[in-house]
Amino acid sequence: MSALPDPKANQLLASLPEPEWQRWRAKLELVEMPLGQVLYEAGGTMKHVYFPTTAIVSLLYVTENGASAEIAIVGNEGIVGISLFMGGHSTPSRAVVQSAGQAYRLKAQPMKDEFNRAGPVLHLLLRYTQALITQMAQTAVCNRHHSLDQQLCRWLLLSLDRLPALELLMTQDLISNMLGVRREGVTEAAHKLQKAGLIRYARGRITVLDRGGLEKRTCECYEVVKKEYDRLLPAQLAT
Amino acid sequence: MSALPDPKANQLLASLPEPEWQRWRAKLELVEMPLGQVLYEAGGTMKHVYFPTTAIVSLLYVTENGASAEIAIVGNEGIVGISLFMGGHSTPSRAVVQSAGQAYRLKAQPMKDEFNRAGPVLHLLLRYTQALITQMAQTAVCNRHHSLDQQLCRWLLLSLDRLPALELLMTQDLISNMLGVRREGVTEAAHKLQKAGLIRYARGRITVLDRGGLEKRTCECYEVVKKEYDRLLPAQLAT
DNA sequence: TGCTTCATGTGCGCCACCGAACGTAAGCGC
DNA sequence: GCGCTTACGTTCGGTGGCGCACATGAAGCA
Repeated sequence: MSALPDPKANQLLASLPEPEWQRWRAKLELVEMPLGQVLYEAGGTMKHVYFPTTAIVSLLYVTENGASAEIAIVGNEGIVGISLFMGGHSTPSRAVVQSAGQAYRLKAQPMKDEFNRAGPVLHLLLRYTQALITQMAQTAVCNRHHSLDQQLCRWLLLSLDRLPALELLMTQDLISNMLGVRREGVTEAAHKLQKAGLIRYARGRITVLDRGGLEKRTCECYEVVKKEYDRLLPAQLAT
Repeated sequence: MSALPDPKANQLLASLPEPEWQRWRAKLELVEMPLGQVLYEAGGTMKHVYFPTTAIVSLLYVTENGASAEIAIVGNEGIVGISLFMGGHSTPSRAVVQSAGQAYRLKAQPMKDEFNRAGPVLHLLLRYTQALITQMAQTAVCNRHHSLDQQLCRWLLLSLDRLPALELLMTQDLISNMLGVRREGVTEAAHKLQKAGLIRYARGRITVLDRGGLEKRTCECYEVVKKEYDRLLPAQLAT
């Protein structure tokens, strides 16, 4: 976890052209993000934007009666806090650390200033935003049409893509909150995957044994989203 | 339907500052949009962006097995084709005319040029985009947690807000495609609403009798989205 | 070691929605 | 008026996920 804290482990930061990178590097601040930390509440103002390197953040909506649903996942490929530069300064969603790790953050005003230079930064961030929109839309479709089993696979794969290893530290209860289903439902679905030899499960630690198997079992949603990310945010540098 | 075709019936166009408006007006082209017309296919390139005045457009995703789900509704408050200026030039979604009417359109290149001036147009369009994002996210939550009855109410209200009258020309089959449910389910839900005296239904024509009743019956999703639109896009001029 | 807490497994009744099949009646073309 | 298409109504068995209650077993802590 104490990997060399290079901001360029975040792909957006890594994609910055040299001049912007030189301006930014001094303003970036490394932060540790423990599991469960709330980066911002629904409707709250945001003081920073976050560029995860090893952490994963979930954007989720909470309904009046307490039920929740994850709208999108953000990892080292993205940025948390798009509504800052989109102009709304807040959203009805909540941002929660789903997998502990590090991130770099930037204060709100510098972020807006950089965005408003209307150069490559603006276009990079807007392309990322479009990718995020695709993920949200696909989540809506997936919620409507696909089985819990498939959704769990999709979710595991999306998380896996944002982590260095094939291991997730994550209780079933937490996953159920993300997917917006019962904990027991996750237990059952996870059990099936374990029986099929795709994962191993033990008290909050999921080890993926057969990634290809998960991909076969999931719905199309995973691939649609992944392709759109690849199309909109071509890899600039290796991780 | 042959109301005076004033571009400013579209709220985004109406919000343009005078100088931009003077530049734009000559480039806007009035188009009739019949029910069912596909403005762009999933993954297809877009030649125009559309500013509906009396028409309503649905953004929907179609899954591999033919099932569909509406992600968002765009009417005279918005613009169809955000991915043009977001930088992706296409999306995995499809845009279909859900309620026939008129729209003004602008060619792709002029739209990009205006956006890249990085003035008030850019910020206006980004604020709209954020509102659209909220609608998508809330749709995802609604798909997960709320009953068909509630979703139908939400959908009717969202459509109603984008129409001049209290009448919708819309078959149950079409609605079921939008909501991503069975046609029979819509029949049943609509029947309940009719029994409750909220709507009247007759062969593709829905008359809303009690708008307040619909608002009471729907889930919170409707109001969350509406408030966010009002917050991000304050009414500039009366319709 | 014994106690507590937390993560996971399991069983049961329930209900909304699904899939399919079929009936009915309104509108339209001729 | 006749027949066709279209839109809506209804039924029925099946099932995925819900809500609840409770059992088990692993970690942690004293």
